[in-house]
Amino acid sequence: MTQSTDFQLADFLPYQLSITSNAVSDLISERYRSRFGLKVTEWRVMAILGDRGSHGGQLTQRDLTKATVMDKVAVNRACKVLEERGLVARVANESDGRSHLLALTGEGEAIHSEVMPTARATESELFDGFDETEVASLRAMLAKLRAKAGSLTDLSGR
Amino acid sequence: MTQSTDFQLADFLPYQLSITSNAVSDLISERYRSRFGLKVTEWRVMAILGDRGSHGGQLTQRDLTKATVMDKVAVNRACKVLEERGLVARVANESDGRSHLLALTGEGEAIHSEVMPTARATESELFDGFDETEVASLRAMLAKLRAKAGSLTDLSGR
DNA sequence: ACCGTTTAGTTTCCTGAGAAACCGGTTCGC
DNA sequence: GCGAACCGGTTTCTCAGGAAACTAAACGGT
Repeated sequence: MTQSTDFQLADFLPYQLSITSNAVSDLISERYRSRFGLKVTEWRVMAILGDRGSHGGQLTQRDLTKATVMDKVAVNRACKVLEERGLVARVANESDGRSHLLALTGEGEAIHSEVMPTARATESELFDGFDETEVASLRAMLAKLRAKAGSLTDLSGR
Repeated sequence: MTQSTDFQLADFLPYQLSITSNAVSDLISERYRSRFGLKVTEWRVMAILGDRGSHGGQLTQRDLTKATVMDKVAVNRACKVLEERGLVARVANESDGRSHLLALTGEGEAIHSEVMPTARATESELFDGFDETEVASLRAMLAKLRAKAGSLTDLSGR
């Protein structure tokens, strides 16, 4: 009677990927919200600024959209909030009057150096019990998938 | 000068998971939207109904929220749309006046049997080039992660 | 049988993310 | 130089998703 192809949603990998990513995101965003009052978008921007910014480079919003894979609107909003909280400073860009250069303030640096270790700690908690090779292959697969999804989207997208 | 712990957002696994999941979701939702006019939520409901429903069981919305890991509001909206399109039918539940029993209509079955193979095809396209053991370990890791994230959320969440 | 509690479903409200329109400022071709 | 196309950033609008409030039906104890 069951001549249907017996499709099981629970086995569908994109579905598993989605619900897993959601579960992880929920955990992380809740932690950063409760401890630092930061949203994921804001946290991502700080992560980039804290890493690259400390190497001497000030970044534009455009740089940040590339680095975070977020919409430029999302980046703009995150920067605005962070600026209002005094965690990042914008200075006029000498070489381009349209944009500003962003960098963490002292206070921003302070929070950054507190947030990032807890991010790593959460990552460790999550991957506790995974061995090195597993994690390495997970990274590789995610990268491959991203590339594949991107190229397939481009094909049908135009 | 760089005494910062050099946190790289790009290496952060939850971040990789998130952007990969987004890329995959975007591809899939775009395909089902353009080919069948279905949203992901609607498609998930149909997938469950098509699978379980064909085995004789009619399901309530409550069953569907469990099976799809979606909010009950999302399930309700999806069901409403599907009913209006004539793809699912609601019949009163004899044993509980609050709920309805849902099942695919003939037309729903038809679409279902067309959609599901293309879902599988997309899955195959995405995982083209991955070998069996890789995929198996990916499934296992996603399941483990989900469990871990869930338990960690519960701990801090109450 | 009756009242308080729980549960399935629905409606309403709010938040987050992206699309599109918009506003200077810049760059390129003439 | 000057106008056109382009680009970074901002504002506005739309939509999906989730939280909370609400309705109606069921259950549980008395």
